[in-house]
Amino acid sequence: MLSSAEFARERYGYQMVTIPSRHKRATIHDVAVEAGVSRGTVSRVVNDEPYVSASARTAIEAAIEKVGYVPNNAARSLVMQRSEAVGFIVHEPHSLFLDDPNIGGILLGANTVLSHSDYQMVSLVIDSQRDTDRVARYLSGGFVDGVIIVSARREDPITQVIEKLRLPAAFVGHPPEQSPLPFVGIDNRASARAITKRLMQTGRKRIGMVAAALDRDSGADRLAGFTDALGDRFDPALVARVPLYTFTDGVRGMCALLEHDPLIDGVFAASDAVAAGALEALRHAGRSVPGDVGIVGFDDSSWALRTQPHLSTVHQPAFGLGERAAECVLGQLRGEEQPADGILLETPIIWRDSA
Amino acid sequence: MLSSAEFARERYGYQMVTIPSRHKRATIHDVAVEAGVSRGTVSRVVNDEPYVSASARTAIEAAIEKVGYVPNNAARSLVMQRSEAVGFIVHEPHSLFLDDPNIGGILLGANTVLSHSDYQMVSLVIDSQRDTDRVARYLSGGFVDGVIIVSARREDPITQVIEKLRLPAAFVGHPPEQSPLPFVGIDNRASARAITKRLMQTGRKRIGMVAAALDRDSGADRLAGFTDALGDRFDPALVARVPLYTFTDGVRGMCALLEHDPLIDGVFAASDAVAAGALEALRHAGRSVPGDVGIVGFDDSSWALRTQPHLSTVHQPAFGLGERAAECVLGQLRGEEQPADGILLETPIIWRDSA
DNA sequence: ACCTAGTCTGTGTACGTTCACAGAAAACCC
DNA sequence: GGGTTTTCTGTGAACGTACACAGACTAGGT
Repeated sequence: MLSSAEFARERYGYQMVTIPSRHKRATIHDVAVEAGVSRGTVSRVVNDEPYVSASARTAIEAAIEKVGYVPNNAARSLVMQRSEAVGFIVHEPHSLFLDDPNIGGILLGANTVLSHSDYQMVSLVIDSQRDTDRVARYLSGGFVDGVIIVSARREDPITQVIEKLRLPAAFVGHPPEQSPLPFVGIDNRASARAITKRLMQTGRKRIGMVAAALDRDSGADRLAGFTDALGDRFDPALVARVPLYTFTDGVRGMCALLEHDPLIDGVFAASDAVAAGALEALRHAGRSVPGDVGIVGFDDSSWALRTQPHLSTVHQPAFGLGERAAECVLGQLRGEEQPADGILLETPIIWRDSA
Repeated sequence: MLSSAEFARERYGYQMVTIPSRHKRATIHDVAVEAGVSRGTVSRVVNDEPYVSASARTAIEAAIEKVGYVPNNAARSLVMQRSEAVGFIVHEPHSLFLDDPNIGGILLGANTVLSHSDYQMVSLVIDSQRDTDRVARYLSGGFVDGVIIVSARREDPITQVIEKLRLPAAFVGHPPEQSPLPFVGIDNRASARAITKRLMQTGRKRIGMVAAALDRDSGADRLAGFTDALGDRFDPALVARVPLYTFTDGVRGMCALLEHDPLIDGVFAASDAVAAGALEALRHAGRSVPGDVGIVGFDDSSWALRTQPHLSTVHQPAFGLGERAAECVLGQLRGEEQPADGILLETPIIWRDSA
């Protein structure tokens, strides 16, 4: 079959120009002419303002329908100095982005709130230095009125751009240190302490932890909470440190713990994915769960119900975090005062079968 | 600790105005004045055009640095009639969005290609009628130069808007029928046929399928491929139909199959999540895999390595689909001719332990 | 008939850029 | 030195909208 360009050459003997003929869009002026009124009146109808006669209104509405008019956002945001859009910045390498059980929920929560206020969410994934520059330009360019940031890095150039522009923002998780920007998060330390205590109540004697992502606040706080809970009974040798919140690192961490102390009977895994990996390692080593070893996770993600047995874990309110972050940004946009010290959401402990 | 508003009241005795003082941004004109040249020359430097003297260039660069100038994208896209952004539309209910193993990969693939060409990706999640209207307005408003659409619906108003605006677009999966728009996808039918044949080669006698999402092309095609492969041996009674590509529906579908024919020894599950559910049901029924029953999935998602045993499955090149879709849109933006009949990507069969 | 208040409409300007054009200055060639 | 080309710079117009302002028309009261 011929492509349309080839067809045109065969049939009409000329080279078809393939520049996409971007439909020339109707402007407010076209509507005005069609309806026999002025730009101002059309503008009033479009923006639902008073002081328009019934006859003009109907004529304009008909004209809008006829010429297929849609307001040009670029022009509007140029003159209004705002874009009705909020950026959602995810600063994760691609592999983590796919695995992270929370980002999707946060994104949807934020999107729900924003779209309810007729704001558009623009999501920006940063994976390289090049991305950082591009996103920084994008933010500076006035395409968004505010920003929600997931998992910011320390000394993040993006954060600096935001502060410089005084762009309304909200962090999910902890903001970079000394940043005056508001955040929404959970108390990782208290949550880790609570679930570790609950695990201790099941009568376990030798409790260890697979600690992950210690270079982040969340990872470090979960380890701190674990340490808090054990108090005198804390044994640094029973902590396996792995770099990421992943299944594979869970397997590795659990293997290390078993090797160091085969009698271990309780494990706090830094995330559900880590816990799932730990379960795999235990199954391999022939230990039963929760019979021989009790294990608890963190996140209450989709992992928790996919494992056998189902995981006891800390519920992380991802959707709620997204909602609150969006509300925080919208509040700033409306000029409301925001709590400077951040918002912490509840993290109920979900007790299932793994401990 | 006092909030900044309270601090101001205490310290200076007045009520602080909390309207966020959006930093007045420097314009091209400010730079021109600072550097002692005209707007035009500054514009030439910013856009890297020739015919600028060395002295003017250095003066302007210093001025840009000094006043902190960043071009205003709204003004730029107004005059240039383009935004350097491409929309990524996901038309799924929230619950599916979180579970779908492919969307994340498609998104990252598209983002990689787009950002490499200095395009911005704007992702738009549609979950309700209200969202549809908002996104339609957004597209019409000229905020994006092109669109990538994942899982469009038939008679989709979004699709109609795109055709009306002649917006360069690419579908991932099948576009709505009779749509002239290009698409990138896989051959679900051929892939299903291939893996079913492979399953038959393992010597299974009674092969069934847990078919899901038959209201979509992908679901219907996978069932058709299964039917193709079995030929005369196809038994309609050995097909369990479930609504969604989910773990839970996999459990249900497998239970139905077992109830209908306890001697079943081979199963093609419409997706890996469905296969994982089927494994759960089989474990519950006391059947071993692959001993008693061989089972294969579809997608090669993260599920495939989380199950015990690991799944034999069809690899779906999610990242590649996203890349190709983005290339297709960028090609149209450059005015290149695109293949009208769509692009199908390879789907290698990954043979592991479940069959 | 006059004034006033309320309702409605059109016009000019601004938003911050790019681009075409015109002109100035420099460089080059006979 | 005069012409031609090349390099460089400034200016005015446009992009499509919102908003302030001025003016016209209507209605109601004296």
